[in-house]
Amino acid sequence: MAWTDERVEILKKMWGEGKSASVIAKELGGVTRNAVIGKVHRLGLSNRTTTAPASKTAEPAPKPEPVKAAEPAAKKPDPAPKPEPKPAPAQKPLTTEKPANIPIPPRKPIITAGQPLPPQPSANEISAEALANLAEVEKKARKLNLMQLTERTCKWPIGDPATDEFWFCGLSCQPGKPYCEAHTAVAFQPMSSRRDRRSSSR
DNA sequence: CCCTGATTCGC
DNA sequence: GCGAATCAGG
Repeated sequence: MAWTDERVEILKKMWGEGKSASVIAKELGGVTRNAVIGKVHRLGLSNRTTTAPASKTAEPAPKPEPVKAAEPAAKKPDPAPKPEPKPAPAQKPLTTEKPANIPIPPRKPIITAGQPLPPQPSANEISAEALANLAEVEKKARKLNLMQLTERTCKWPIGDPATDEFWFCGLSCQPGKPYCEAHTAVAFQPMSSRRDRRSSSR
């Protein structure tokens, strides 16, 4: 893949939006995050980093980049419309307030996952063992919010999205699977209860 | 361990 | 110019 004008535009746009290199790489396709980062640097788009005080070899007097960028210091009327595909309907009227926890920031989540989320295991017919196991798994849940999910974290929702008591399992899952082992097991129930067991293999 | 960006260096 | 390998921080 070559860095066509279009692709560079996308890169600039997404990088400007704070998207991570890996996300951008996935969006563009055909390139790795390294390629993206490399290009970003070549373009001189070195942004503020999430994790890198730019030390490394320690340069006391590097290049005083005359970067003239409009920082968030200026007040923006924010005329930029954000066509958010997430209408986010009835949010949280919350009867109980929890000022010490805000799992759902007003920011736009940069989730890359496209997997459909399953319904909560409630009215489903799941084996007792599986349910018991689920309870255990939920105890071990990493309680990640939407933004913390990656392709290797279980995206099984836990709790009520309309309250603060909501998070995602977040345990590690196998590549290609949207959930951890336990949740994969209950997410993809074939259609069999435990009865009517045809002894096919003994 | 997972993630992140930064840098180097052979191509 | 490109990006894999490597580095370094969280």
